Amino acid sequence: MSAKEILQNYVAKTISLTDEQFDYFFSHFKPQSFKKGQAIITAGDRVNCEYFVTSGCLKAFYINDDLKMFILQFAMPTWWASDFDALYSGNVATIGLDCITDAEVLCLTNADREKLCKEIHAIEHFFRWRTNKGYVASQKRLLSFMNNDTKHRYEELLAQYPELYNLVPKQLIAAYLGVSRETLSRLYNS
Amino acid sequence: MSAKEILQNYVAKTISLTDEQFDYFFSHFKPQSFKKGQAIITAGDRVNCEYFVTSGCLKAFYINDDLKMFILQFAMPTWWASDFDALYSGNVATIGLDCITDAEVLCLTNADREKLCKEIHAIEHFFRWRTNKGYVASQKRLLSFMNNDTKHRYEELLAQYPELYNLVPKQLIAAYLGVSRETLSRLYNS
DNA sequence: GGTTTTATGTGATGTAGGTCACTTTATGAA
DNA sequence: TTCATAAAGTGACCTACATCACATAAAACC
Repeated sequence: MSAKEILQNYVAKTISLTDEQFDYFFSHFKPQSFKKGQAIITAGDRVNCEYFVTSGCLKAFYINDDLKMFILQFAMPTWWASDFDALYSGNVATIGLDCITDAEVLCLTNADREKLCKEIHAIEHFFRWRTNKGYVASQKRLLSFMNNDTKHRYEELLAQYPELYNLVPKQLIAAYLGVSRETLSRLYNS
Repeated sequence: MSAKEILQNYVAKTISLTDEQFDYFFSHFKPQSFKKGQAIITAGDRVNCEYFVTSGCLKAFYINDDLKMFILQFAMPTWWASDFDALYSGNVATIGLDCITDAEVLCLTNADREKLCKEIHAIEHFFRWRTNKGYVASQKRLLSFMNNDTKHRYEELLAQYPELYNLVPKQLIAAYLGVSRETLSRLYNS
């Protein structure tokens, strides 16, 4: 399936666009390819775009003063990723976005998203629902963090994304769960 | 300031509506008053509304199998609260919403929100931005959870909402921070 | 005001997970 | 195939926080 078709299928789950409307919508996206390990957003950068993943796997992460990394999101195909705080507010990035594998994305600028939202009411609706879903998911993760122990959250993650198990280093899974790699290692070797 | 004015000021920060448009928008909100301790949403209920707080303070919370409470949000004036997952998906509530103090809210049904979003493009824009802000705030809280220790998060919370210190029992602050009340007590008595 | 809840403080003790140090195993590039 | 680098496993030890138990204080209610 082409990047265009992946996006079209994804959009069709929320709104109905004519082919002409979708073509117009799609014309604002810029396809980009990245190699494993490449950075898409680096902390300190200005952020102009959000990225729709069509293949591969990204990580959105924060690095604290002690150089410890925390992963906010693994972005798989049909996921959106960016430093949304920086993107919306115009501040420089505090979140990095890197490729865990070779990856292809569709890049949409903030200005184009706002233009599209203004021009086509259905597209504003689409982006509202996308963020709604993200918000609910984020709340759920927060709750899981407060409520569940590491083992539980680890199993939860793998149940939701079994492919991560072979795809990403265990270190990164630990950084997503918010524990040290040693703790995660001990968790499933006992 | 009346509830209507509070909402109008809040909306005006994101979009411009004519007085007629705002009156129409406002006509869909139902003012409700609650007493301290009253429940607005109880886990297991169907959820039809979201609530815009105009006075008082609410808590949105989850109670786990061990009857331990976790607070997702303290909702102060101009904050929106509900079980958004239940509201959007039609599932029954897993989140409760209670009044910490006497409170007044404006109640908007899911159906009316969607109707308003469809009828008036600017209103869809407004709700998109509201959720954007919520999403970014939720991500930040998640990061703070992973990155910072309890003391840091406690000071962060009080810096952001100093009024909480005298307004809500320390137990609830502990439930927001995700620690036991004993730990919180020891934290600021040393 | 007096009585019953509810909230808070504090000691003793247990435990999950962190950190450091080192070893072992993969992965990748020349 | 070999060497270099990154990832993963593991022991020893430490710390933040949980839990339980009980004491005290503050609200709330008749």
